[in-house]
Amino acid sequence: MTAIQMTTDDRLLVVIAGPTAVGKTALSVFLAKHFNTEVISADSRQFYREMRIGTALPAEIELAEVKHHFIHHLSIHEAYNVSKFEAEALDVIGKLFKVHPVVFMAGGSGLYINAVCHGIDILPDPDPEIRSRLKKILTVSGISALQQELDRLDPQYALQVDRSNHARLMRAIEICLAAGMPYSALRTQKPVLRNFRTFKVGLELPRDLLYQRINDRVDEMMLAGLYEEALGLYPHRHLNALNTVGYKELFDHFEGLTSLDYAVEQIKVHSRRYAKRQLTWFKKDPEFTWFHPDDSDQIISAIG
RNA sequence: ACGGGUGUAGCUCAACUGGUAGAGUGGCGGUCUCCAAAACCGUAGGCUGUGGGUUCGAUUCCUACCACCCGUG
Repeated sequence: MTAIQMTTDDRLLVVIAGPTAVGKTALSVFLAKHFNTEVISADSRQFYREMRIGTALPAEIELAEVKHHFIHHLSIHEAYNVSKFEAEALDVIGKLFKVHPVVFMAGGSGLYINAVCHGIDILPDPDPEIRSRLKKILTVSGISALQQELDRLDPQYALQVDRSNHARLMRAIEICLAAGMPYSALRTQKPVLRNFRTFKVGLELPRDLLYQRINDRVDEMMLAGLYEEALGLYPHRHLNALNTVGYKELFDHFEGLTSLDYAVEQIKVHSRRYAKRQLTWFKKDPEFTWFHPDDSDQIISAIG
């Protein structure tokens, strides 16, 4: 490839994002080969080494062709979160920029991508002890108890949260308790400047085609042995990592709650909805330039 | 072929003794600062199988036809 001056301004992180099954992996492998560089994965479920088939991991060949980071670097038993990913990814990206002017980051986890591109406020990590306490309050006294607690601890944030979302309420309360100050005092939401540029590639397909690909891929996963993989992970079904499309539906089947056909159908439905949520997230980000996943030539010239 | 049953939103089903149709689910749209493939919110869909009849009024009653299901042959 052409020689590029390695000044800070020339360092470019190319983000490849889009809904599940749109073709992020294939494209990022192709582009990484073309630019002779490596790929950072921003996929919160491909982190876990115990989950393979259900997370549509890049194929062996693809992994052999291009070096990937943050794939299978965790066990489902480990606690992980965005800020850890932010720190670790920035570290790896920094090292890669010493050798490569262009680095790719591919994945579908919008929050994780944002954290790498623009940072995330420094907040207390999730605290299992506080969480189980809050969960108990929710079960015993209902969501209004959480709402009142947040009203008391952080009246300002209490006005803007989604009050019917217990997960948000609990997180906010958790922060207040762990930090000893209101969440809103810590929540700057100020983008952090990075020492590299970013170019965000959004991949999109017509909805019916995307859904067809999702449905087909679920069938392929089943043929590839998703059932057996999920069965093996069934004893660990309560771990957060396994609160994942493709596994939880099969767990329901193992519990005798649903038929296998229904479980597979639900995997498809949930994957489609997930894809929609991803699209909603990425579409809102004006930094994205949208392409068809086959438009590699256009994408290459856009990267420059 | 005969007897019985069912036909209501894309799907599964509701609607007291007739007062002109609702839920769940899916679809569509959105929210999002740390368990995020998570969690949550909002919406649009129906000449109630078809044609007659009774009635002020029919998803509801009568009738014919059509479709499907079960049983007997």
